[in-house]
Amino acid sequence: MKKKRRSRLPRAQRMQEIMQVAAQVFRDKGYSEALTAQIAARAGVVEGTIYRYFPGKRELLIRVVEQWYERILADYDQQLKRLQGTRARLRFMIWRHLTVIHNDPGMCRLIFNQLRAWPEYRRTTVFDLTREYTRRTLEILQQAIDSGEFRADLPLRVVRDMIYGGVEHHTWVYLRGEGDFSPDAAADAMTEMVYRGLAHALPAAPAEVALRRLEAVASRLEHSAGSATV
Amino acid sequence: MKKKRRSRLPRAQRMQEIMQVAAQVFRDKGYSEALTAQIAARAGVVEGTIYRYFPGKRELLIRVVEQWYERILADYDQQLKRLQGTRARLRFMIWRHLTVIHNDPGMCRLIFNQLRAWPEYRRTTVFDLTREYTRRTLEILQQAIDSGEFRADLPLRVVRDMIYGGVEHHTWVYLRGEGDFSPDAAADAMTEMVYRGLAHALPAAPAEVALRRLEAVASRLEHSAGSATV
DNA sequence: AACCATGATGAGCACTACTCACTAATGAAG
DNA sequence: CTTCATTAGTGAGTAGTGCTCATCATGGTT
Repeated sequence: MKKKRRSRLPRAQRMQEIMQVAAQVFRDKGYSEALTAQIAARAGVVEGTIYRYFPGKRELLIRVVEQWYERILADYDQQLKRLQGTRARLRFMIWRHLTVIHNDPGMCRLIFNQLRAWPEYRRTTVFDLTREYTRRTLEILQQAIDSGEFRADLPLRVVRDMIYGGVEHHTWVYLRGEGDFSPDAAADAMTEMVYRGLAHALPAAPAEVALRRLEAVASRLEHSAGSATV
Repeated sequence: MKKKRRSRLPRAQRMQEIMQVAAQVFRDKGYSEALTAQIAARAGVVEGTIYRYFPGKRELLIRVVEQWYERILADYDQQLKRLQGTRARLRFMIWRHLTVIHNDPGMCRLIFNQLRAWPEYRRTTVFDLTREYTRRTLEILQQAIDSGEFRADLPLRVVRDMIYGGVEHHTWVYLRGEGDFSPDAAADAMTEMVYRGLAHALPAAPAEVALRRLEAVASRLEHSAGSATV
């Protein structure tokens, strides 16, 4: 005698429950192996119910990823603001990305393999937020150039691509569940690589370069003094 | 009265025809949008015929990509052997990868988004060949280290990841059909970046040492100021 | 207690990869 | 040339999956 309990939840709550279950099923099975029937079953509803809240399976994944991503990036800015100096800030951006992947490979796999390949990707907040944060990396590099710490003869876009692409490439084996990696070690190496690639070359130290760097030092000292008094 | 002409081709030839058609349909539509029915229709056979030659749609894509990839890499070695010097050889590896993507974005999208995410990927010759050629890049780097041209204090794997990951990241917008890129310009920038990142630093001039110490002083002040305010 | 907006249902549809019993083209043997 | 075995090719049909929609019933409101 299987009497179905039909609990009637408020819209937002039911939506949340479905998304939470969906997130886990997507993580475990991957997008195409995750069945709407299974998501529905685990959420304690019938398949049709899902479609009352989401236009389709794709949109469901998008919403799930968006929510996850927003949470991930919540305290990003505060942590970054606390850090001083190009090297520390750069390393943080790299290390953070590596760590996110290390902590939730299932979700990252969904983003890398599915979401990013879809045409809807561009109108996703994941797209916007990603742009925002890669732009932040570009800013760090640009500031280092402005202060004379970095040379300006390499296109920063390419440097950014080597950073983010390098991170992903480095984590692939792990993402396929066939190995591990150290976010710390990788972050150190990549930061060092970028730093050396962009720092001013040593051989010729013309007066102009020396002056620029002296000015940068002076500016930093002024800044330090200012923040110290405040 | 449409009497179907049933031409009976030798196994190898029919297989080739199907693969050729499949390659184009996959390129145009992407994996999941490409229908076996459409591939069959364009190849002038019936759907069931495809399954006489391939175990399934996935395996069909795998075979298609394998054949394409083998052709792509055919003259790789000869071109590389002709080049002398770390910089030229390194640039060639990068430039070549960029150019392959630029020339056949549809096929590369299939590899990046589909094939590489499947569990079968490891038993693919695409996997083996890719390993082989990224290993070749590592060899170039290692040789430069052995000859004293490069320093040995960075993990080469990470450098390789920044190269190949950087290439892919750089070509994304293009792969989504929303822009273009220059293989030459990107190859130049990336080569330069790697070169600077790994080349030995020249002995520092006295002025340089003085600047370094000034910068260190600034850094210390910043730190004490920062910890004071916090 | 009556009402009704709306959360939830579940049978069924459309589509697609894949199967299999069967058909006939081809080339060799008699 | 005829016969026959081999096997390329067929196409109707199946299973599984995302998705729809007419209908039910629940829980807050009046």
